[in-house]
Amino acid sequence: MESKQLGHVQLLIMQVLWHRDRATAREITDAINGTEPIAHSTVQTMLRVLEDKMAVAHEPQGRTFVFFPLVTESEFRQSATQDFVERIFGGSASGLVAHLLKSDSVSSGEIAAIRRLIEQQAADSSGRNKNRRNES
Amino acid sequence: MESKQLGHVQLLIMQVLWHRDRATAREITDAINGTEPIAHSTVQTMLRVLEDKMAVAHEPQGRTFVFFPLVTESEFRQSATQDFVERIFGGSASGLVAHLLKSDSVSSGEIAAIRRLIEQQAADSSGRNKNRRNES
DNA sequence: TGATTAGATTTAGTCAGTTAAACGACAGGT
DNA sequence: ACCTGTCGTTTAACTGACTAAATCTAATCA
Repeated sequence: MESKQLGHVQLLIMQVLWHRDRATAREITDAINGTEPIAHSTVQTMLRVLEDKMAVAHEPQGRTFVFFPLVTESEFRQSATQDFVERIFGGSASGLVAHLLKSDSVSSGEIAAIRRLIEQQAADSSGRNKNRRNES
Repeated sequence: MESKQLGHVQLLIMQVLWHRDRATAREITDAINGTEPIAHSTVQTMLRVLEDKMAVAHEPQGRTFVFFPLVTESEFRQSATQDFVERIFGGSASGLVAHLLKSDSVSSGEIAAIRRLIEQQAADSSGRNKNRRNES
């Protein structure tokens, strides 16, 4: 279960696909070129690599290919986060959060948002034996 | 500010150094070999690379070198976390925490620990209005 | 039809990380 | 003085992530 990791360009491609659900190589290239320069052939090469990794697949549409993700962003974040916590914080998720809270590079707004999340979570778990109600 | 990122072996080496403060190449090799096989010369090569990156430095001691870290674990975690949040969660630290809280792979014990951290933080910041207070 | 265009594929080269053998220097023991 | 083990250095090879030109292929246009 190794090498699930994506390189920079690979991640950019996946992000475009997650955002649009499906896209041609050309559309992906154009989308990326909106923020940073990349050659079309590079994108195509990386799409092939991503296909080998089973992160995306393609389907002919007219005379071109349409690519779509095989992995959801949430799934990817899941394994990327697990990897990261394992590597950098020895598996301690709370160690990571402690670091975030101490960190000057996390804005006070973000910290407030984090606190809200925790309170939310606390509220949820107090009434968790029943099936949970969602109020938007 | 270029590639501050460390490879797998590089990280193992740094972890040994953070743990012991100073160590010879041989000691590092032995420490790593406690958990996974690595050739001594590989460690030496990586130490050279880490030295180029200014992550470690060495000092002659007797007729061998003693290596020591130039970067603290905390500093490293700082930049690694910042990078990670930027790449995977689009810069949103709260997005990361939200993910951790939802994640099945984080134990309830860890989640409780995280909640405790937040409460702690809240207590801290109530007595901290000297530096700056947030708008909440 | 022949030229242009646009997509897909092949090929090739860089760079970082890793791996480790080979090599040279030198202290300590015999 | 010589052998040997340990040390650091040099060199080489291999992989994965990129990068992109060159090339092939099929459709479209003048």
